[in-house]
Amino acid sequence: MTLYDELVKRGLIAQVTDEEEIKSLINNGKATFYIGFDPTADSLHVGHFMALCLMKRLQMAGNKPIALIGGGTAMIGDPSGRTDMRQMMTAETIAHNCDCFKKQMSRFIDFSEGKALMVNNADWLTDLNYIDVLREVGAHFSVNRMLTAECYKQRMEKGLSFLEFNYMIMQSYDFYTLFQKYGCNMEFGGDDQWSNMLGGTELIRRKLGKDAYAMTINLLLNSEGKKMGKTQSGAVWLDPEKTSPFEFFQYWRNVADSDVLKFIRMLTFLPLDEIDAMENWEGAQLNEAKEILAFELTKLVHGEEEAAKAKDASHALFAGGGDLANMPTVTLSSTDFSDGDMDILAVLVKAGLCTSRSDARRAVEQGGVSAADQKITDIKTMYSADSFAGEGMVFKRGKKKFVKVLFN
RNA sequence: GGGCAGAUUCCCGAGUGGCCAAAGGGGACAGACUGUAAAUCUGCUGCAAAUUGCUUCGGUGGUUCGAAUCCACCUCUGCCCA
Repeated sequence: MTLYDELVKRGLIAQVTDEEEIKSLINNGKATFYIGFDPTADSLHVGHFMALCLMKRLQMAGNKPIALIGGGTAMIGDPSGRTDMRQMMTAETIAHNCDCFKKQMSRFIDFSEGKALMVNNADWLTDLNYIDVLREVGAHFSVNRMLTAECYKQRMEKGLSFLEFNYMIMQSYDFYTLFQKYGCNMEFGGDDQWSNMLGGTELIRRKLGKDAYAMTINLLLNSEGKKMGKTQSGAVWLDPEKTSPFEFFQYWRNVADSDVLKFIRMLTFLPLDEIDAMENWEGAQLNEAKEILAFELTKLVHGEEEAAKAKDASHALFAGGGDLANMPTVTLSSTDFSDGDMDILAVLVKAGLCTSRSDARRAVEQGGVSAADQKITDIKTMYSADSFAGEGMVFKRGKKKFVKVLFN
């Protein structure tokens, strides 16, 4: 099976500019392609992960990836898929985020011996001269056309600043620059980037009279059409400091039935025939597929060892048996206790299971809290430091949130 | 620059002097049912020393016994005109 066919089968491809041309380029390892990542946070998240996987797939087929970090474009803020303006970020924050991105990406993509490149568009965007850009680039863009682009349409009601309006032009300029500098002939991105990417191919055609191609990846949506990778506490990060391997594992372990196969196809590197065999799984067996999904992804992001630990902890908590050692843990110190005691509400807040004492009180009153497998019903339940000595005590809020509390 | 409309809790959105921690919906959280799924039903959703107290309705001042609600100024947003 060709690479292109595989991408189609996995449900990754959303739109392409020229199917035949793109097929022949990527199937034969002739593509030099780029994907842009705007450093809007200090860690990559699940959305980026898809793009990284795609890069890897293409790289394995001999194509050359360019990871473009949007240190320059982040100064503007992409209005695509947003209903309101992005918070402006300081240059320092952006620079810091760029560094974090670089580190994380190196784990996925092989940058050795020029097999892949990493560039930062701040290198060419920040020194642009306004008048020059307007004359050389701006002349090739029709405002009328831009306004009909989907990404701007959405914003026509809520308002769109001139700053953000220029994002498409900057992204187009990136592609134009990479095309000239590195012979980059293809751009990949999320499907919400389609119009921005077309801007690039058109700019290249108009300025240089040459063809360049664009392909978008389906956004990772669940069966309800919502973007994946968001939880109540924010995004699901790839940085283990921000989202522990256990949490990461659990996130995928808990996806809806209707989404499992789709995600396995899109995100894992399991062979397609193996995935097809799971197609008819139902009930308990489908439940196993979730574990496969969770394990494979955790392995890709955090390594096999961490994945195994997460799986172990998961078994220990939900199925009995397994090793409790790897579950989320919070360690208390003597300053957390007053008169040697601590009430249940304080413990829950300290453990991060509840956001405030009021929240903790509600959780207990509704019967949602247990400690060491005993349901807690009294909000005045007290614990002494000794309770957490040695093996500690496992607190549970709801069905899925566990924290082991230790005392040091 | 001129005119009009608007800013309410996580989101949408009611509330136009006391009965307002603020209707309704969504989401989130918890309980029941389950398979760590979905659907459904129930509860719950500012904070706290919790039948009470404290802080909140874009900001700052003011009127009033009492302000999300009235007045003044300011900030921001949308629409129309230029």
